[in-house]
Amino acid sequence: MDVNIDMCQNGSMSNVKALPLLEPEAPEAVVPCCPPLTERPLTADEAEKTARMFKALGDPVRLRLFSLVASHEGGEACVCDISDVGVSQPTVSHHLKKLREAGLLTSERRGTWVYYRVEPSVVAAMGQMLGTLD
Amino acid sequence: MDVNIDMCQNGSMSNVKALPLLEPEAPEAVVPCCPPLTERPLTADEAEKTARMFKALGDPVRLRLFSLVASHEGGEACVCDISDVGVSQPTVSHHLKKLREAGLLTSERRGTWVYYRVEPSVVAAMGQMLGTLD
DNA sequence: TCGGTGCATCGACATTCGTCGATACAAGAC
DNA sequence: GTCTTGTATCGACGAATGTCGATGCACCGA
Repeated sequence: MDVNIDMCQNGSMSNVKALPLLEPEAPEAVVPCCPPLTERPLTADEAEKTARMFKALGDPVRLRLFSLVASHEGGEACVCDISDVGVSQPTVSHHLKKLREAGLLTSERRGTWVYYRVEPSVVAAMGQMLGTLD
Repeated sequence: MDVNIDMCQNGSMSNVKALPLLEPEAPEAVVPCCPPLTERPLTADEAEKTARMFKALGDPVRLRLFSLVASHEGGEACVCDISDVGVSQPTVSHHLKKLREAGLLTSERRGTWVYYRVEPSVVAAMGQMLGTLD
């Protein structure tokens, strides 16, 4: 089970080159998806894509991890800063991977530590579907 | 409105008697939940509650059903109007129940048919959690 | 009263998911 | 080099989830 690469908007320019290790596959770019949910019914394809983003926030541990990153000073957080959510370290890592694969977080290794930050455009897209951001 | 919705995690089964009609749980209790995800880390309890709403939209079929109701003329839709999403009738019913339990939809029987409509405050609350990211 | 239609529930099944300990890998300190 | 710390992956397990056909209940028309 892997993520398939979706080209679109993978910031070809300002993107920091990741070190050779992490991020073997690009977190798919999910941004340009769908209109507000009230505008028209979603197609099956649109629903499939979008559901992945909502599902990523549909777990309590992931939601806490996400809000820990989102609310962390500087807009980013080292894993060590946020790993106290009551589950084991492998589980934290697993959930962070899910959030990355859904496009909600990005990660970058700097020295010993790995820093996560929110991908604002994806979150904005979700908000827009719910109708509050227009 | 007096019933509460607060079925926490254990109530997957018989928290509701099959009474003469639908609408076992009241909408309305999920609203005053949480601040924007960027404001501060969610507590475990907040995350538990909120994750249920996101999880409800985390399935492609449910997302389509939701958008079918949300975009339907008049703000509501009979089940018969939206049940063509490629799964069986019991499955549609099951998903609509999940959306009801999450507080995202309400239902009302009128004669032969059952009508679903979006609970706007709950959806607004979700949007608000995502909305102020920048 | 009876038959038909719309929707919900039940019971069963396969698949996915969340979790863990064990282990592997990366980087820095020594 | 070796040791230690931070993070990811692996393999396994039980629990939850999505799906279906069969069935039950509510309503309405004849």
